[in-house]
Amino acid sequence: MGAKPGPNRRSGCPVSISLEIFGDRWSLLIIRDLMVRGFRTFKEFAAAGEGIATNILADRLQRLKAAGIITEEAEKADRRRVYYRLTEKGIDLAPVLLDLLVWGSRHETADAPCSIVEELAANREQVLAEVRRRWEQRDPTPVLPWLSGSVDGNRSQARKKKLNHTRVS
Amino acid sequence: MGAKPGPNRRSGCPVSISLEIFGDRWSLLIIRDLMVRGFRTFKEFAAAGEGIATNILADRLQRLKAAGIITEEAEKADRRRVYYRLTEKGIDLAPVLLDLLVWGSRHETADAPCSIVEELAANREQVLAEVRRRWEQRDPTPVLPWLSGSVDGNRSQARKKKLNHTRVS
DNA sequence: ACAATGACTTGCAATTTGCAAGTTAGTTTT
DNA sequence: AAAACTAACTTGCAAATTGCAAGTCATTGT
Repeated sequence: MGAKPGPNRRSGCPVSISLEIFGDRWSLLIIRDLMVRGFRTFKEFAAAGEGIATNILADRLQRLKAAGIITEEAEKADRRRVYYRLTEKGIDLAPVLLDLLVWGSRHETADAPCSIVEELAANREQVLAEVRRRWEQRDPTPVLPWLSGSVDGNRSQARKKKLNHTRVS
Repeated sequence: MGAKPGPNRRSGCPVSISLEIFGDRWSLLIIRDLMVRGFRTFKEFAAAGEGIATNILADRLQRLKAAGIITEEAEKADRRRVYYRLTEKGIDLAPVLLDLLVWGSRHETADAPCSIVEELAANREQVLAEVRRRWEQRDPTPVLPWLSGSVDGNRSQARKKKLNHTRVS
């Protein structure tokens, strides 16, 4: 038989396993914020705009840490503060996020400019490489300014153009 | 402001919107079964191996229909029977599923042979084209035999190899 | 010392989920 | 044509999860 559910798993299908780990309304948003919005602290996530409850946030951070998707490290300067960061396992979710972005943009009324999302889709590999590069270099600059609720909607164009056309390797 | 939540939406981010539609433990599994296992009826989903409760299944089918991701059509021969089918909006989720498959296979202990998943990942565009072709032609042959719990585990190899190397366009 | 801050807990009420056990409408069997 | 079957759902709860609001608790700034 192809399906030997591991311990506590409903099936051995990788898709099912993935969904058991982050198949909910919040986990991937936290990962998105870590990946492309440069968020690192509890407070930033809590105030991220979608309005996650703090108990749910705390729970999700624990789960993601337990799953090896994020790590936490205390800051020296202010030891109250915990910095969350994606692991490599976490940054490997970039393709999933990109696909969700593209699908949502194509099929739902979202406020991300379609033309720009299509450009990201067309340059998939470069975009993913750039996201990974930022992760490796701990570059916290938001990748997709229009994903941030607090960004001025007008001149984000410049940065994106740059992203798509730099380092085409 | 970049974030104008539409009616009843927590934010305008396409990722968030996507997750509000199918961000749960079951929706994408149903879509997977429609897409690659050739499932079409309520009963097949209910007995799919992961063990979804029938009330949840009924709920998810309604939601997916309401979201325009699946349609249902009654069969003429047996009008009790409802055939579910992905819409184009639904088949457009293929990239997401493929990414989940690849991520789960790489980072978790799943029972899908890694080598084969890596081959799928390497031939991403062809695989997606093949999945779409099957959808267009209503070809119900399971694409990924080892995803089906009820398949004999030994000779599924043949069909997969064929998939990866046919119609390289 | 005292107020402020960051990262969580805790207490509940309100949903949502998971079984198990119906229902209903078409279909086959006798 | 009545009885038995079957596909696709409902319904009834108990149990788990979620969403708010309101605490803790260990630093830090003043």
